[in-house]
Amino acid sequence: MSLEYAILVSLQERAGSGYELARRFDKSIGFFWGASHQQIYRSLKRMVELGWVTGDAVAQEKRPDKKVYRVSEAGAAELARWLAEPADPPTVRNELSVKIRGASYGEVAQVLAEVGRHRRLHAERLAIYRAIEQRDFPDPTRLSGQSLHQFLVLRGGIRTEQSMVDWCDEVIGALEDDSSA
Amino acid sequence: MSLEYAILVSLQERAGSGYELARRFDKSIGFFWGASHQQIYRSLKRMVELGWVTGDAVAQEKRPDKKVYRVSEAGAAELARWLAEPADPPTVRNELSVKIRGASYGEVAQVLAEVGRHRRLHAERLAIYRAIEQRDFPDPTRLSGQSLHQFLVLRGGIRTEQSMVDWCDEVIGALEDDSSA
DNA sequence: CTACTCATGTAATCCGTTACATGATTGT
DNA sequence: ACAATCATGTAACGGATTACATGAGTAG
Repeated sequence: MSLEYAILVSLQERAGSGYELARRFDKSIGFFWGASHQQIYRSLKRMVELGWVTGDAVAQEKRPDKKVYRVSEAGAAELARWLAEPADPPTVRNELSVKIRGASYGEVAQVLAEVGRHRRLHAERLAIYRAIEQRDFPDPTRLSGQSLHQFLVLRGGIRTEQSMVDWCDEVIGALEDDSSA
Repeated sequence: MSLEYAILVSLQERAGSGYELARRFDKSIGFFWGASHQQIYRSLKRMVELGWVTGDAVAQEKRPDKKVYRVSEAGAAELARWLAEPADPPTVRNELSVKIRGASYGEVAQVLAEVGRHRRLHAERLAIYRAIEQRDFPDPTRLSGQSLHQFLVLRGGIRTEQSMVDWCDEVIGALEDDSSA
């Protein structure tokens, strides 16, 4: 049910169409809440039924019409209510850890290669986050309100990716030592 | 589909009943792959149909009978095949981040309290991991094979929880400063 | 002419969560 | 007496993923 609330937050920041929301979930919001366009269209439909958002058709030149969604008063109230609710900590489900734990039942070298691949993926993502940090928040001490909140979420992403890179390095080092011994 | 493979790994380490597996998914394996007893029973049923495991009824004194599951040759082969496959990096879905990003559309103080609660939860989990580390792996330099793999997964948990605690502290500090300003 | 972006959806399937259900034994 | 632990499941629902589907405009 949280996708609806992620959409409410995004639409409060700026009204937009389903397509535009899908783009935002490919970056920005999507860095901490992933969602496909199919999910987004379905959720928007439900949210219109619930009266949380309104969708106005907007004609465009040389482009298909789009429906621009806006948060209603009821939607804003619902978002405020949800923000005050406790969130359950996410269930941990780390496939790579399952593979490492089970490595001795297959080819350790292949699991090791996979850890290397994940290291690269996390390092890439970390580089993206660091670039955003430098571009959008050059002086973090002066931040307040919404931009501070955005910055703090980005900081979470940076910490998570950095810790993944460090862990992959530890795993790679230990497995290499072990296989050469 | 990964639950089946997590079960295969756990059953390779030690054969056991559905109930025993459910206990293991409350700790140990469960620290990086959560699963309820309902899911486990359903998966075991499917895995018997696929021929990946065999279930033998074992009579017990003063306790209900149980079915002890063991990985078959076909199951072992399937596990080895899966271990060589690439794993897609987990989809990020962090509800707390959504709340922080949206904090200004509700009561910031309540979101702040929730971050504090999460900080405590992560600190508790970190303490559990550190205790396991000290108890089971007092001399990590000597580890090899399966016990090394277990240790490395535990290290991932420690790094993840530590980074969450640090992030919560950063968020709490920044939000407190911002509200007092 | 090919591929990509803009724009919106439906349908099938799979996976996870919640609730319901039973029944014996052990400890307080 | 009551709660907890051992032991095993079914059923309903909801959310996510994957595949399918359409159609116009724009850049190479």
